[in-house]
Amino acid sequence: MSKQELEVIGQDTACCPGLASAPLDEDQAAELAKVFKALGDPVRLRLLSMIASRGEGGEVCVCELTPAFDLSQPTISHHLKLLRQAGLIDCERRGTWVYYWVLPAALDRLAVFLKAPTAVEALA
Amino acid sequence: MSKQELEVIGQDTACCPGLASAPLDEDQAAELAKVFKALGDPVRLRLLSMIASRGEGGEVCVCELTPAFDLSQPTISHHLKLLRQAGLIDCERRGTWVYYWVLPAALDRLAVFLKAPTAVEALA
DNA sequence: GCCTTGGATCGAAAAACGTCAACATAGAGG
DNA sequence: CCTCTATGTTGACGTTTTTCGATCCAAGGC
Repeated sequence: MSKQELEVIGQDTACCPGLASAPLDEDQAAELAKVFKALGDPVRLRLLSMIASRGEGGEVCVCELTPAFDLSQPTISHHLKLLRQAGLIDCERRGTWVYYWVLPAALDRLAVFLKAPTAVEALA
Repeated sequence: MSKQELEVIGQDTACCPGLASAPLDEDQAAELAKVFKALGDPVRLRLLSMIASRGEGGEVCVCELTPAFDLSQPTISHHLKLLRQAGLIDCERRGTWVYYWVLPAALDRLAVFLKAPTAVEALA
């Protein structure tokens, strides 16, 4: 349930040194766009933050996530799948329930990528 | 050309303390999703990195961006508009040409939001 | 005034996406 | 084995996104 998705962050953790360090080539852009696209939906962002709020090593059962939305269970399942395919979260079944947790390395990679090299916070 | 978009980052720079600090409410999620969605396209990521590569205060003429893609000029113009509406870039017309630059504060906001609070880099 | 050139805007077509109802699957407990 | 509950999967539908050609606007040069 968590094999092929993990490879995504495994092989590319160091692929993109930074947004501004050099123009991205097509492959880098396509790979990063997949992850940002996963973040580009309000439901998925809320799901991710609900899971991440459990802290390092924390887990959340799907049965806690689904009732927080006015959406059907299959829809939530679909969004969780997209987050997982993006390498942002992973999951494990334990008995009847499935638990999800965040993969912090994936988030860090994006944060490093976005961090402006010499940003002068003031907006002039 | 750059009024209403700037308000987006102006009023919410401090809205979202961090992904993991607390579950996002619907408004926060919707607002952030708009920005991440803008980053969720390979063409826009490449455009942004091409502009950002000019460094702090750097500008790029559209006439330098368009020929780098196998896409029509209206399509590039459309993507630049989405990046601008997301508050990530801004532009100004000077004479015949239009120049774009990055708004570093917007990128920093996302980076801060994504930075895991106590990430243990190792993926275990 | 009239061209020419750089960009934005306007439909329209195709593809991708979000959503649901229906169904399938995996364990738990009889 | 059968049933019940918790999730994932499938197929369809309406909406949004991406892309283009055609057109329009702004500025410069004649």
